[in-house]
Amino acid sequence: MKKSDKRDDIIRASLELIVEHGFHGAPMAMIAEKAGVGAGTIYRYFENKDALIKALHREVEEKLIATLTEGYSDEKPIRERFIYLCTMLLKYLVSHPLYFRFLEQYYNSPYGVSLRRDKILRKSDNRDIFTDLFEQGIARQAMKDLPLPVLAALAFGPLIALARDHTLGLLELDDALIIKSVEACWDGIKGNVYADEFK
Amino acid sequence: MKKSDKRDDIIRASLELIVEHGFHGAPMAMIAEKAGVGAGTIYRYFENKDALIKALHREVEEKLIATLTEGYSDEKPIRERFIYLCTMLLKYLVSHPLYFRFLEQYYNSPYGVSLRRDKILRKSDNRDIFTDLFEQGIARQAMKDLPLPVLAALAFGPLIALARDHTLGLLELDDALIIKSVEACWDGIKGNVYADEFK
DNA sequence: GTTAACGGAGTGAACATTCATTCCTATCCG
DNA sequence: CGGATAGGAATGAATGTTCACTCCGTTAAC
Repeated sequence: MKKSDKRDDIIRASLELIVEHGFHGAPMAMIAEKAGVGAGTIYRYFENKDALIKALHREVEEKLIATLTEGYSDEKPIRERFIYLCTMLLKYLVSHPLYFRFLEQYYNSPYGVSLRRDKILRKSDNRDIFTDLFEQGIARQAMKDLPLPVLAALAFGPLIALARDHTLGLLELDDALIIKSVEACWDGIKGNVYADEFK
Repeated sequence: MKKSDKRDDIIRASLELIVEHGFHGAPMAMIAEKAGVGAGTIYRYFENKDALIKALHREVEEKLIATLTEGYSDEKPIRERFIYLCTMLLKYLVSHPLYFRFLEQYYNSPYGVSLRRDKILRKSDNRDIFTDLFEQGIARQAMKDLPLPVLAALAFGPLIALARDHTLGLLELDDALIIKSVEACWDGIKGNVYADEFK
């Protein structure tokens, strides 16, 4: 029974309640009850509700990034890398619906909007995997020569929409369908060339 | 000066406040002040806050659908119809950022989720333009043979993401870029055939 | 025995909604 | 035409509720 035991319980309870009822349908008293702790105890681990939600976001996002990074190699051809990342991402979102629903809510709230604004400002210093991939893709003419946000929209837009449909039960996404969908995304992004196997 | 003058003021004030501060940063008192009416007046036009928000959503969605329907002809080839609808949609979202931001918030809230669930249930009786287009597209082999929700995700996912990037200032979407983006969407959806001009 | 962790009733602020009252306008009467 | 009056529209102070957060008595740890 580590010190962080209760902390985890609180994080977990927040996640479940926020996913089910939204930020506003998850009062601190309810979180405390679900976590099996007193209302005051939450404030031993988190300064306030805001800090709790931000901590939850950080944990969820870290796990996601770790999953994508693991097993990724930037030695492979552009297409293969793209398919790999997108497939991993979609599979992860589909198999972790709680995380996915939470991230959706978070990004579509005042938290997420200010976070986006931050990202614009420190644009240059966060070199993430996808930025590199898109820039290389354009340089090698494997991808269309469009602004990075457009390529990102073409890649992630469909994946997010698919994950949403799946978690809401509108669509049964199995492995075969995931692959077909990701390949369709690639068709939208790839440049107009005869062969792209060695790009 | 019609009877609905104040009603419009209230709707407008709600829209602006909700877009700027979210559902929860828009208390009735603030809406009343912005609309230039007394707090109680709102309740002469709307039963409660919930009804107000639903009415706002209905108005916004009606305008959007009217825009898309206007000038659309289901006589034209599949590709042309697809490009037309997507271009109109994206242009509309870009030029009406308040409506767009509101719809985003609405769909990512408890309102939107229950609305989606409703849509699943009465699946069969809402024959909208896009459903018809996708079904014809598959039948004529102009589009990939994928489940309708997947085609919808491939088409709308990127458009929504682009509109969001634009309203947040991450990207300047001019007419040329809109067309390129919509054509890239089409590349993701179209079937693998030599010529699709006459489908 | 001392210190840190915990619990949950209590507190005050914020909020949606109500309702007694005022305001406005149109109709009618002299 | 001027003034009275009715009745719907509008108002905003008051109300009751919900909620994040605090405080202090109790419990567990060592």
